[in-house]
Amino acid sequence: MSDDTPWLSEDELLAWLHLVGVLTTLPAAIDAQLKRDASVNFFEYSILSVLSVRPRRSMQMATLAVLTNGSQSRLSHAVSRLERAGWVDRRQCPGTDPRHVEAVLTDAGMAKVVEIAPGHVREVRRTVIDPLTSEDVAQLRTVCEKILKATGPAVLDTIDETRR
Amino acid sequence: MSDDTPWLSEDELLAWLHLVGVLTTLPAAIDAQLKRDASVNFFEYSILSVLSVRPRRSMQMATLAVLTNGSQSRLSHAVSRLERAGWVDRRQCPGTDPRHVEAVLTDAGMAKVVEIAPGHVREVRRTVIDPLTSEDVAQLRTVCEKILKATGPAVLDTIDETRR
DNA sequence: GAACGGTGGTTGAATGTTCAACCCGAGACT
DNA sequence: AGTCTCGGGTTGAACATTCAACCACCGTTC
Repeated sequence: MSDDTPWLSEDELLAWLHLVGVLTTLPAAIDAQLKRDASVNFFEYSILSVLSVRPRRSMQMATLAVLTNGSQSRLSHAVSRLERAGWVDRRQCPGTDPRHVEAVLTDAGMAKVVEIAPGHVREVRRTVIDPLTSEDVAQLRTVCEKILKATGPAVLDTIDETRR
Repeated sequence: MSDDTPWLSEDELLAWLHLVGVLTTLPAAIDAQLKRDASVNFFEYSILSVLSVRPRRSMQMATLAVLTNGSQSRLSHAVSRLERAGWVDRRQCPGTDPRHVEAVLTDAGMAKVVEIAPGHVREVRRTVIDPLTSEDVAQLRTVCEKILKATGPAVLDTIDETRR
């Protein structure tokens, strides 16, 4: 690999620095709201949220892992915590290999989601939607799409998969 | 607090999902490159990088903490690791309170930065600069600025502080 | 001078994530 | 049959971050 990589221009550097700022403060803000009001982090919330809109409120671990952008190990640990809290159960995937496991949202878990979703949406609005114009929102989406093509193309598939 | 918070529109949701994708995959990509090629994470790299462009290659802990978007505790732990690796030293801030401590980059630390910076820049280019047009880059900056005003206004000050 | 609050800084325990190893069971191939 | 590999899933240790407590020292106030 030849080392002809040029340093960033002034504009590029500025954009990068601002992006780094968002990368550090935005997840912190989202997590803080959830932790304060609901004692869960964003990853755990994602799990509950994804399960809540599923037909049987359940999903196989492996697919749930990619849907929430997490590793299997991370998911396994997180589900253990949610299980201990009584919000999800593990059960064997019906009609498949005995090794396939699915996580299923309990009634208490569903109630939890219903309870905390509005506060979360409010925080998302406050931090990213409200400060932006609708053109900004559209631009943000396309910019993120382009970045995702370089960092995690698989995420793009999962997004319009859930939207379908 | 009245619960009149509306759910996100289709466009807003799409933008948010894509942003979440970036929020999870981009730091992972940046960290992975640094970890693989240099055995440091992005936060540690930021410390080395900030120190390397300072007049005496040194900076007081408290100000270094805000410059790197981290808590004092996080910084203290990280500096301990970098110290153990021989890349930075702690020493008492000359000419001030005895409690003021400054971190100073060693020669080995400076050599390390020079060695690993190109690879890092290459990764930043690959993941965010190259996929975007120059208009995208400009737009990205302003969008991030608006978001930062809601999540961490202090970060905005520190950015144009370092650019001055 | 003694008590006070505030700031800079560190420490250790608790929490969450990563990493590598591991288990189990289903095919596939001999 | 037996062995092989592979994928889903879990586990525990290592690591990084957070959180709360703590120390040290300055400046103030009484």
